[in-house]
Amino acid sequence: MEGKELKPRMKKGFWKPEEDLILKKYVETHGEGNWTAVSKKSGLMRGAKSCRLRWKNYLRPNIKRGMMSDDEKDLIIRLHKLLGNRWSLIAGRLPGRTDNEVKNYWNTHLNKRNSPRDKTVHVNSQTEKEQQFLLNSHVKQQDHLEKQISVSTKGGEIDTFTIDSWVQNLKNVDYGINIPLLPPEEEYSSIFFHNDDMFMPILDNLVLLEAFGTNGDETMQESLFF
DNA sequence: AACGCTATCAACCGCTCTCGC
DNA sequence: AGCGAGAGCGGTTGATAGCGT
Repeated sequence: MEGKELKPRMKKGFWKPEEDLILKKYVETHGEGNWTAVSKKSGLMRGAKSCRLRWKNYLRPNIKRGMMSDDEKDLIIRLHKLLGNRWSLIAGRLPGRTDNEVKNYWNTHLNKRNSPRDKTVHVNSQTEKEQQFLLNSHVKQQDHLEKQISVSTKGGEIDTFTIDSWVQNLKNVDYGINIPLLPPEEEYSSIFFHNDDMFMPILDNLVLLEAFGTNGDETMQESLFF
């Protein structure tokens, strides 16, 4: 007991607006990272982890709050099918959404739909389109590279790209699943694929490539089958 | 109005990973 | 190679709002 330095008791529970303000100002001044220092020097009686979490999930700029759009829901379902519970990876594909938010959303809204009983029904009732997707997922990536994508410009012309060039583009930019798919709005009025099912496995492969460092081995193929 | 139940989600906890020494 | 500190991740908890009875 004697001579032992007591650690200051850290505060827990919900953050107050004034605490948010202190943390926000501190990070804006000193930058992100070194959360131990933030915890000690900001004056907040909060642990480093707590500060990091609060900043990452609520205070950092460009955080999107509120309802998930249908596109976001679809993307979560799709990515979860590919990646499993790798929430940070999934959240990385949803601009402005955090891993915690995606995880919560999955557990409260989507997981119910995918409960074991529902899953059986889903598999048994696969539509032709879904089956085609699964089938395509097994085709080697290079088989797709010869296929073409058509994009209509605002001037009414139709541009055709090889998927190879699209994949190259996706590799060069830090591809988000829903953003680089679309060309710049000012250039194109609409986009359509000859067969978008055919295109999607490439996207899946890219996600898998990033997540697991591979995209075509048996392990990955198995993961596509629930 | 009061109570109990359920859904939601912010926050915590424990573990793993990464990096510097 | 081994160790420790800091950061990150995913699972879980708990407060509370909302709803039904």
